[in-house]
Formats: sequence, structure tokens, C-alpha cells
Amino acid sequence: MQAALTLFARHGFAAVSMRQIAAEVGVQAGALYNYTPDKQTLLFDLMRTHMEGLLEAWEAEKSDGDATERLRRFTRFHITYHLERPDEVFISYMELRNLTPENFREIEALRRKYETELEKILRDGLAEGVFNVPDPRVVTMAVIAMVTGVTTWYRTAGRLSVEAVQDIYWQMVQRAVSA
Amino acid sequence: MQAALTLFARHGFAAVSMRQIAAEVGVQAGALYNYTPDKQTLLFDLMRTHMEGLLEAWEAEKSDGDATERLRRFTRFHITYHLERPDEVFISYMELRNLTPENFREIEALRRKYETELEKILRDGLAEGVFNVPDPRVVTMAVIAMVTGVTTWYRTAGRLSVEAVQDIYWQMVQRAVSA
DNA sequence: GTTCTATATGAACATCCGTTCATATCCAAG
DNA sequence: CTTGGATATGAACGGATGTTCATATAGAAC
Repeated sequence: MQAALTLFARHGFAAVSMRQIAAEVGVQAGALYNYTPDKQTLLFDLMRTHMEGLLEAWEAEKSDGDATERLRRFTRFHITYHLERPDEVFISYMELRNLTPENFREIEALRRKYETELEKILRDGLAEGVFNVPDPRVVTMAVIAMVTGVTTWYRTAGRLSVEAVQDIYWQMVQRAVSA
Repeated sequence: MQAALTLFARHGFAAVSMRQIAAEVGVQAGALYNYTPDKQTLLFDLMRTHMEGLLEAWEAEKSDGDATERLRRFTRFHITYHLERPDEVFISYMELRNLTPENFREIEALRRKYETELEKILRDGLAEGVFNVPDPRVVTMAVIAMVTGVTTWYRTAGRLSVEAVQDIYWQMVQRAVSA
């Protein structure tokens, strides 16, 4: 799984062969089929594991409190969690079209569930009067796209710490939605 | 080129064969090599054409004026241009890793040039005192990720017009960077 | 020490890949 | 009417693909 993850992230699902994955583990291609029924399931399992891990981690991280605090936690959590798993994130966003229709629907449902967590925070803040968002669903998509974007440019060896990035993004998110 | 564009966007570069592209045009695979030296160049040309078109269109669209007005124009332009070319956008973001290193560098340079257009607006607004951004480069990446994100969820048949989407995103961008 | 279960091998399967090239076809220019 | 350049064909190339399976190996359980 780890080898497949790395290779899929680096070269893309379609461009990686079962023989390459096997070679990375030091085994022949046939042996992989003791652990996965086929290549498609391998991809699906990687994505499902990632999305379920994301949802579980957020369940453990989220808290009660006012909408602003909950939004702050979501923003910082999302950035940390995604920056720690660049390969999983990359695959889960890029390889959706290589999923079987039914597998796609399942991953999509998990993603939707995660998005709804943010959307609920925005709607609550709207009701509390602390947020001013014209369209919670659209703002949800905008905020998620923005914070997920860190994975495309952030480098551990770069000039900014994760905390510094969290601060910058939280400031932007807060100002974008505050009443 | 059009057939390759559509197929690459739908199934991914690595998953589409020259024979499929040829069949889409009603021709045999060998005939394609009268128009492109190889498959890699086909992908590269699609991306280069897209990025150059984007830069040209922005050159034609951008104006002088205060930073806020220039940022407004950039935001609205970016959304319109990208929503009108979903296939090109998809390919240009998803298939970067399938480019030869030297081809990648060239596309990356064009992308960087486009990003710099936004970064310059932010820096000018900062100097004018109308913006308050802690890190222009990071905010550039954040804004571009946010507005590019519309392409992942917007549907022409959906409930929102392009103008409505532009209004929502512009409000968010403006509030996120304003002093 | 034998049996059993789990796992690895390596060859084989049919099929597809990108690319080349000799040959054929077409159509405009002279 | 002939020539020549552009373009299409279809077979062929070596090699890679996902997957299967009979066979081999290894170590634990009895």
C-alpha cells in the first residue's frame, strides 16, 4: 500500500504498473494479488483509507464553541492534516477519474461529508450573526479549495513554518467570512 | 488537438492511446504523426497553447487604475476564462507530471508569469495602503487556488450564473485582502 | 516429523502500447 | 496528362500491460 501510494503520487495511477509496485516491495507482480483483488481496488482502498482517516481525525479534533472558534480549528486542522500527507492528498484529488463509477460515488460521499462539516460551521455562524456569507455552499467550496491549495506549493525546507502558514490562511478565511 | 484535449481531460493522458485519439477523428493512428512528432509533444502543445492564451487574454483585459479595481478585474477575468475552458484547465493542472522535465519547466514558467500578475497587484495595493496582506506570495497562491476551484464544482445547468459566482468570489477576495 | 496454511515464484495469457514505414491515394501545379 | 507533394493506410516492431495459476517454499501446529 505504501509503495503504491508513493508511486501513484509520483507518476499517476495509469502510468504505474503492478510490476513496478511489486519491484518497489522486492517481490514479483503475482504476489500482490494475495493482498488486493486488482489494481483498481488498490487505488480505491488508498483513497477510502485517506478519506476515512481525515474524517476520523476531524471528529477527534473538532470542538464545541462559537462558530469563529470552530472555523479557526477547521482551517488549522485542514492545513496540518493535508501538509502531513502530501501523497494521499495528491492521489485523492487527481485520481478520482480513474475510479470505477461505484467506487467514485463512495469516495465522493466521504468528501461530501467532510465538506458538510465546514458548511455547517458557516451556516451556524450565519445564524449567530458572526459570519456574512452570501452562499454557504459556494463559500465552503471556495475555502476548501484555498486551504487545500497549500499542498501545491508548501515545502518543508522553505522559508515558512506550518504555523506561519496556518496564521496567514486563518487571517484570510476569517476576514473573508466575518460579518 | 481538439479530440486529444477532450479525451485527455476525460480519461487522463496516460490512459488515452494514440489509437483512441485517431478513432475520434476518424483516422488511423499512423496519420496522427503527420501532425505531431509524438504523444508527449501533443500534451505539451495543448498546455502551452492554453497558458499562452490565458496570458494574452489577460494582457488584453487588464487595465490601469487603483489596485482594488485591478484585483476585481483579475478575479472576474480568471473565473470567466477558466469556466469557459474546463478541459484545458483540467489538463493544465492535472497532467503536469506527465511532462518531460524541460517541457515542465516551460509550462511552469508561463504559470509563474501569470501568478506574478496577481502578485504585482497585491504588492501595489500594499504600497498604496489599500490592502493588508501578510505575505503577498502566499496570498497570491491562496487566491488563485480559491478562484480556480470554481472549475471543480460549477455546472452551467446549475442554480448560479457565472456573474453570480463572480460576485461571491470577488466579495471574498476583496474582504480577504483589504486593509 | 508430518500436515497445513500462507505466501512467493515465474511463466503464460491475450491484449494493448507508441511509433515506424513502405505503400497507396488524392489533388493541385505545371 | 504528368508530376510532385501532402496525407492516409495498415501491417509490423519490440515491449509492456493486468491478471491467472500450477508449482515451490517456508514456517507454525499438532
